[in-house]
Amino acid sequence: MISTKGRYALRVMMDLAEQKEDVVPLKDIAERQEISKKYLEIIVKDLVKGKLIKGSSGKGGGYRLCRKPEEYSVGEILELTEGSLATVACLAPDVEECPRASQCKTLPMWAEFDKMVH
Amino acid sequence: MISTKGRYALRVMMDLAEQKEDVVPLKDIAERQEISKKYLEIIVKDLVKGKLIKGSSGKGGGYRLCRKPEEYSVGEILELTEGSLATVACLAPDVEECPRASQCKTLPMWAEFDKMVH
DNA sequence: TAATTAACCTACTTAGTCAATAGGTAAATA
DNA sequence: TATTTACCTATTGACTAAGTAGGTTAATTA
Repeated sequence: MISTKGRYALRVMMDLAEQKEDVVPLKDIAERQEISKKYLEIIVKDLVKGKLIKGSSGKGGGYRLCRKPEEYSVGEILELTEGSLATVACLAPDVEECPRASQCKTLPMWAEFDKMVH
Repeated sequence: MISTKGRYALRVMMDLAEQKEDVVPLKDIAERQEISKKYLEIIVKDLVKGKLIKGSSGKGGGYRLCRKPEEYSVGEILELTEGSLATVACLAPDVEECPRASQCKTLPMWAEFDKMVH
C-alpha cells in the first residue's frame, strides 16, 4: 500500500509541472492540493534531497522542478518518497539474503510480481 | 508491501498442496516451513473462515484444502489474509469516495495500477 | 535598515499496525 | 482415559504513519 507520503509527493510534482510560474511557494501548493503545509514540508524535503526539485528561500522564493515534467517518472518519485517499492521484505534493498531463498517455492513468483510493480 | 501474513498463508497453502496425505497437522507445516506454530494458527484461522481450507480436530486431525490446488489463485489467498490488496487508500473497499476524486489528476493512474496489481 | 516572506530544521505526539506470544478450552481418536 | 489436535481470547513490544509545534536562516522589498 502506497502511503500518503508517496501520493502527496506525486501531487506536489504535478502541481509544480502545471504552474506557469517557474518558482512556486509551498503555501500555494498546500492550498491548491488541500494538504497541510506543515506535512508537505517533510515530503518536499525528501524531493529536494533527491534532487527532483530545488528550493529558493526568501521573499519571492519557492520550489521549482529540476527537469522538464516529461523527464520524470512516477516510479522514481514514489521510490524516493516511500523509501522503496519492494513488494515483499525479502526483496527490499540492503537486506541480507534469506537462508531459505534457495528452497523457497514462492520467491520466484514474488520476484516476478515485484518486477512488474516496478 | 505484502506482510508476513499473506506470505506465510501462501506457503501454508502450497505446503498443503504438496503433501500426499489429505489431512495435515499444523505442527508439521510449521516445522517444514520454519514458522512459529502459534503465529500460523492466526493465519490458518483466516483461511478456514474464508473457506479455503478445512480443519478437523482431535487425534489424526489437521487441515486440508477445500479444492484442487489448481483451482486456487494467489490473488484470492492474499486478498483474504491481507484484508485487501488495494494499492492506495482511496481505492480500498468500503471506503466512502474522496471529495477530490473528480478533480484528482492522479486517481486514474492509481486505478490502472491497482487493477494491474490485482 | 526593518519588515516580510519563504525555505529549512529539530523535536514531539498520537493512534494504529505488525508480528508474535501466552495460556487456555473443545473435539476427536487410540 | 490419555493423547493429540484444532480452536479461542487476550496481551505485548516495537515500529511506523501521519501529522503538529515552534523555531532559525536566507532572500527580497518598502
